[in-house]
Amino acid sequence: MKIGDAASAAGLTVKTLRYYANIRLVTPQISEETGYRNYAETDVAKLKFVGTARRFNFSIEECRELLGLYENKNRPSREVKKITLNKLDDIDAKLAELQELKQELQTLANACDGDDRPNCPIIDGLAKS
Amino acid sequence: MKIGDAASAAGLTVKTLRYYANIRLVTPQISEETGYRNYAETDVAKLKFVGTARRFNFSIEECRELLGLYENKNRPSREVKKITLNKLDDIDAKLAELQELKQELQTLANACDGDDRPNCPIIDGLAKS
DNA sequence: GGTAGCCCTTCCCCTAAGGGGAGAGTCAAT
DNA sequence: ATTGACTCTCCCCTTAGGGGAAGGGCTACC
Repeated sequence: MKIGDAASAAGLTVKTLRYYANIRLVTPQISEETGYRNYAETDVAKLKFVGTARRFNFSIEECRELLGLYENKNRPSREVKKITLNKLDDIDAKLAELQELKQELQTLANACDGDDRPNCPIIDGLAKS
Repeated sequence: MKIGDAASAAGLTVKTLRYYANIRLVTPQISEETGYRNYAETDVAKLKFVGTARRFNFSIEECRELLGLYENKNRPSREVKKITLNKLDDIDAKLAELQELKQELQTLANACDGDDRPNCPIIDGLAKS
């Protein structure tokens, strides 16, 4: 399968597939004569796997690790779960940070009339040292 | 005030101040003889303002806009509030995305025993096309 | 047989917001 | 005069690809 078809099948872009090939994440065969990348069905499956993992906010390096576990039929599920729980911790940390941010920003916004007058508690809040 | 002192006073790094000077966000005077940047008190106030805005997740370009409003004593507070409400929308969108992500990932993690055996619903979930 | 229109390749620059470090100049104190 | 701390500019690095140029290949159609 050529790169365009593989990209469509995996729901990714051609650029992304080339990038993954360059960083040796998903490595198709290369045609000797044309230099075209040739994607097997197993490659497409890996691409879909990586695509899903990326959508779950896993980094490329985490995807590389997960892909290793995906291919290793003897992996202990403990390892997969550990990576997943770490990612959940990341998400929780981000959520907490954003929620606090929202809270403070909301307080500032609520105090601001948002009319034609220059008096602005938001500016004052940002300027307050 | 030299850059190191200004950075300490503003709670930012020297690198950051140089960067802000380069992109003309906060522009100190430049000494003719030495080429050293010279930060006035008003510059330090702007740096603190930007630092706070950055901590509120405002982008550099949004900071540039807010700084313009900060310096314009005739601004309508409406403009400031608009930017702030947009940022709140951004934060809400991010929160919703992360919460959904967390939900799905949590479901996968809960289904995984996380022991020595290879059976792993997380891997299966990521591989499921 | 030519050619038009896609598809493929590599190569290079771009993103946001700086961080790290090299090499060279400057300042204050000893 | 020298040492150490500070400053300067310049360049490469980060994530995960996107945009586009220049060049080669494939099939369809005339």
